[in-house]
Amino acid sequence: MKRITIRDVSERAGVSTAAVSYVLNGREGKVSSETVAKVRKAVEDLNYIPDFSARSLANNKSKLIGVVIPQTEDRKQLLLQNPFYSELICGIEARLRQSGFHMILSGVEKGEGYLDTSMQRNLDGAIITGIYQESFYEDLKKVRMPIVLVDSYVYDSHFHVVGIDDELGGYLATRHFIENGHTNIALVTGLIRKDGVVEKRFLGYKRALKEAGLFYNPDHVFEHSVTYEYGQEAARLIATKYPEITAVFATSDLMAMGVMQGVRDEGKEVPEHISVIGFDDISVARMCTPPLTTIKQDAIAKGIMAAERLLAAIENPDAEHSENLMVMPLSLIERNTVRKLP
Amino acid sequence: MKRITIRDVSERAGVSTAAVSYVLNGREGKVSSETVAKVRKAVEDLNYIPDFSARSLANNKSKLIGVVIPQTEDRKQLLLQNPFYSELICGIEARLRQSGFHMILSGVEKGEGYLDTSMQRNLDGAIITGIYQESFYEDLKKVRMPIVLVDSYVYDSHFHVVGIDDELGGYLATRHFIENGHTNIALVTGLIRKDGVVEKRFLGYKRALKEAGLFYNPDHVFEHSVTYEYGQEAARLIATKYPEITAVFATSDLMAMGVMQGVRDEGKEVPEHISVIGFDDISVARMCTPPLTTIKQDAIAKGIMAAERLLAAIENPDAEHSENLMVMPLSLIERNTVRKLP
DNA sequence: CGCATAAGGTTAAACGCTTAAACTAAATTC
DNA sequence: GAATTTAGTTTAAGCGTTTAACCTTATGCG
Repeated sequence: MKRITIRDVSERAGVSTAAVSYVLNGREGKVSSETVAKVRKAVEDLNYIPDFSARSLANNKSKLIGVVIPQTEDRKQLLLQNPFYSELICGIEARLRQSGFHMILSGVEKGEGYLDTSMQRNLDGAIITGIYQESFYEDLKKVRMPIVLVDSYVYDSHFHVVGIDDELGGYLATRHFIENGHTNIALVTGLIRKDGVVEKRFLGYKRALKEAGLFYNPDHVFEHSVTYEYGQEAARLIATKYPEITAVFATSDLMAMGVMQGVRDEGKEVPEHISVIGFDDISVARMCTPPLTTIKQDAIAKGIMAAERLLAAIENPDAEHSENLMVMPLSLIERNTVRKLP
Repeated sequence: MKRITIRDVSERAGVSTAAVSYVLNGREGKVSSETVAKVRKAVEDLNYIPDFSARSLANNKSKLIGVVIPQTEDRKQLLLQNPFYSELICGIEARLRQSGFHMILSGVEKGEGYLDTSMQRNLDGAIITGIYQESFYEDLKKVRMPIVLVDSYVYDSHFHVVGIDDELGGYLATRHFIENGHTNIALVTGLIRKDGVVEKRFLGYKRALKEAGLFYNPDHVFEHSVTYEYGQEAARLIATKYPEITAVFATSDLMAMGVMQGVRDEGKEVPEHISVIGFDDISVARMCTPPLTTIKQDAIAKGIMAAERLLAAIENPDAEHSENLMVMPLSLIERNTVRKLP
């Protein structure tokens, strides 16, 4: 079964392939309404579907967007375990599809850049989530497609950025503890990397402490990986070795849930013995017991926004460098994991 | 900045483009080791990266796999909220990348087939998860690429299938309740669609009841959508209007967690008043309180297997129709949501 | 030595599309 | 009525690969 080509369509419609191409691409004024009708009919009759490879080869547009998300520690799998990323992807995909784009979702190999993929596939743009080593961004700058960074503080005129005010998030969470009488507040977090979101949340945490005249104790920050398991481990440590700590700010809900379990593992209770605040407000946050107090951000909206920004930049490549930073809203959601100290 | 083409490489190496193409594609015996060396060097020097569009146009291979997953009720977003799908995707992506393939992840538009995408992009294959209306599969059969169906009982020589023994899963869960003295066991489930997985789980549920000489009561099956919210709603209904029910088998962990919440909403406890068993063993199942007893399947492994099958079929298109059905293992994981009745 | 064969290389025709440039015919201008 | 413009259409040259077919030499063999 041979493929139906633009030539077949042109023959059936009795016009040239150029004419067909023009009507398919809606070139205004290039073609009479009569021809449009003939071509439409032929396309319909033959059930013609254009070949995007050929199109891409001819005009250098692929209608393909690269989306990269972080990988697990072992570097083998995508970090989709974290529902935050799932929701982000949902938003991105929905918006891209709406505009006829497809998404190539992938992780990125250890050390490798993303240049290969972007060149091979002639990507029209990319959305990069998470934070990577510097060389990765250097590579990215060399490529001439628009790029949107999500959750990154790597500012550069080459990149559009969509994020939230992470510093504020960290501040709000910590201040909430303080308002409830807590003075020994631990931070449980993934690796604090330069220009990453947790660095800012950490800064907000410190600002709130300072503002309240509290001593910042480095021993109270537990830094490792963004996993449920590490949250659990850290909480066990806290429950057994740090009796002074009454509150834990986890920089991701996933970790916060681990913390809650770890606390219980040691025979203590949340929030009776230890209060917890998370970050993200992933959907399970309201489902767990007790429901988790957390800093809410809308991951789906973030994804949609990232896609929107990218599409706009593709449409209009001469980006005005003014508004290429987008900050989405965030808020503290009070549920039941913070105890008011007497 | 012009693109480096195979022609540039051939000129620098002092050979023809054909020679370059041969070494790039590892055509054995077509080329001397001397030429191989020269070409390798030139590729390295110029940092040449082939254009997959051109390649696809020339040899009809795209190294692109379509992956489709179900969408939410409102038909706008991917069903990635359900961690089961996230994990599946992780497995698929990891395996595909390992073999140099990329994945186009998408939902499929209301009513639309998948033919368009597959033709436009010249897909080398597709992995379809979930269950769709019949016309969708009819379309799929017309396309000449290998297709792997995950979680579907649509058998057809055109399709490879990877799944689990859902009937057995339903049976095991139900029997576990019965062994613990329960006799009024509700089923909370998403839409029971022909050839879908829940249909089989439902069958297993009925078989276990029958085997134990228990009456199957249609009023005890609560069928709607695969969401936390519906689980919650059903549980509230059960807790208030069906006092005889002591156990709930939810056909997905997400729903089971909703059930647990719904039970609590009505001032009752799991498992003291109502026992619960879920399905999938998503990672949060062990994290929730109390940890959920469930039917475990390994979603990541399932994804890897699906990808593996597809790759094999692509390698070797003359598929022997014997082994195109793959059944993955499953087991009951006892945690703390089932109470032993006196 | 003459000829078949093999090994290694090249040429050039696809693949299916876009688009600048050329062309044609009709309409407008002076 | 010739010259110019306009609108609509076609021609044909790419885009960057692959690969069948062809062309050289060198090798082996009777």
